[in-house]
Amino acid sequence: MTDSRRRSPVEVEIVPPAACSIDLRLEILGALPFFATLSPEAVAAANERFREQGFVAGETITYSGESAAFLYVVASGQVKLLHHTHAGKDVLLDVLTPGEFFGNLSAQENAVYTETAVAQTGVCVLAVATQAFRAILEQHPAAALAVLDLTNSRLQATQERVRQLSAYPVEQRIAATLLRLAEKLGEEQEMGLLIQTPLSREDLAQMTGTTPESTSRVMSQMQKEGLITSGRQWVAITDQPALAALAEDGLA
Amino acid sequence: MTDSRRRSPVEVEIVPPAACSIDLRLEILGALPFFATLSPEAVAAANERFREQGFVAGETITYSGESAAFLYVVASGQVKLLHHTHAGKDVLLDVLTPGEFFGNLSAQENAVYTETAVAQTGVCVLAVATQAFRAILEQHPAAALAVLDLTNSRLQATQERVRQLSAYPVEQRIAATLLRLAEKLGEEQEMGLLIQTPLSREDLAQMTGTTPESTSRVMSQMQKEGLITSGRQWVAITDQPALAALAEDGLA
DNA sequence: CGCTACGTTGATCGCACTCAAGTATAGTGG
DNA sequence: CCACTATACTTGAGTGCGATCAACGTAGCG
Repeated sequence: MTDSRRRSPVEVEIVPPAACSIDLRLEILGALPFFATLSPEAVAAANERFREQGFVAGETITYSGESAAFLYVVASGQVKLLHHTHAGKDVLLDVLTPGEFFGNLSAQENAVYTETAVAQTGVCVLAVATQAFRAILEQHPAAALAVLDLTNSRLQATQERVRQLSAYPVEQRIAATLLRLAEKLGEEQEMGLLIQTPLSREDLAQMTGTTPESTSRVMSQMQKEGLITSGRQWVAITDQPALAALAEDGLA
Repeated sequence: MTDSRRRSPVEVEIVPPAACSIDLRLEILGALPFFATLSPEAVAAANERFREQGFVAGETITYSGESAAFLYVVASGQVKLLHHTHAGKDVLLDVLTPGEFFGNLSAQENAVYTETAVAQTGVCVLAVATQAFRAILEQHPAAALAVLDLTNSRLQATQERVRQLSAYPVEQRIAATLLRLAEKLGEEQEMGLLIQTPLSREDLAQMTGTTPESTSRVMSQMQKEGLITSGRQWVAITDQPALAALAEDGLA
């Protein structure tokens, strides 16, 4: 329709499973936020307990409800976490970037995965048995506290989302969601702050608790007002302050 | 209107702040889920770092946004956690019972409380400086893992709530909320499974992301169908299986 | 016994969902 | 390189769930 809808500026990472391998493992593990305090030897020891796995875009890594014995750490690429509902309406919980983890963390016996994890791009993950991971944390209390902090901040983010869903209309929720994604996946470009991941209207709808149609309407309006630029599977924020004002106060 | 609306069967605990004291502290701390693995000496040592505080019903314990240096453990009574929103619509996050904690857990410097905590009944809480608590966890990795598990299961509960808000209509959300509360605060009585806490239509509305009026309509309907019995500030579940079916499948 | 806050019920309105038709984009194969 | 197809996106019209506004009952408390 307009010149703003050029080709998708999102670079879809092509990470062949082969590239997901041995060389980078120590580097990745050592750089993990929760292993930052470990000595090189401890990292090397922990490394023994992890094994790498590659997935191409679209592949499912864990199915919610399945028996859960592993914890996964994203090494490269992006992973989408989602819930299925009875009504067929999926809910997208989060998009994880390298260094974040998912899977089962709890010690209880018959644990199942509480969410489905899907490779959003080609990804490499490091898997570790839950028990082994807990053993590592038990030996390295600082790491345990770091994991606790991460879980705690995820809890707060999720509570913020409950607040949004409970009290704010669709427009504000979408504005807030775009800002949150930009914070995590944003990349400065001439066109604005591009959200570096393939992101459909349906994905956004599933993140904000609405429908693709409503999402489209709201985003068309935002585009008219010069807040964003978007196309098929991509969004860029062109006026971040105004979008933030919209998210908080509902002022257009 | 009907005979089902007799006097409130909820016993409002009268816990005078004076009763919130020294004798019970060791007992309470030792029984905490996350201190269960500690030796008696370790519990005694930890005890030194806590101090007790009493609040009468309605008093605010922490204000969201305030500078946060403490973590609180509920010793007796109930504490309501809530968020304020710009629009004045409050969101009720949870009702805590003895053994649960709230306040600040993170180490970051300029931390603020992310939620407001209000005494729902008379309560006694044990307060500990965040730093001191973290030091205890660092010395007792098993306790750190236990706290991690608690936080993790709260995260999962909150994610479930996001799913509910995103995908289900008001009636099902209220059904699910009542069941969740009953699981935590339920008490068998002749009239049914009574939710042992003062619980207004507005409280329920704030938990389910709706209005007191809608809550009232839905609950009237449930009462007609024999699923619940309720009155001013109290609710009892009379047909749990049917209510569960309603929550999950939307079938009345 | 009257006051206050909670709860119920009714009428109306509007946001967002649904259903549906049409348009643009990106990848595919000739 | 270009037609072709699949999929994403847009836009419109109609509907309905739940919010809002308002009035009236009712329980509990002083």
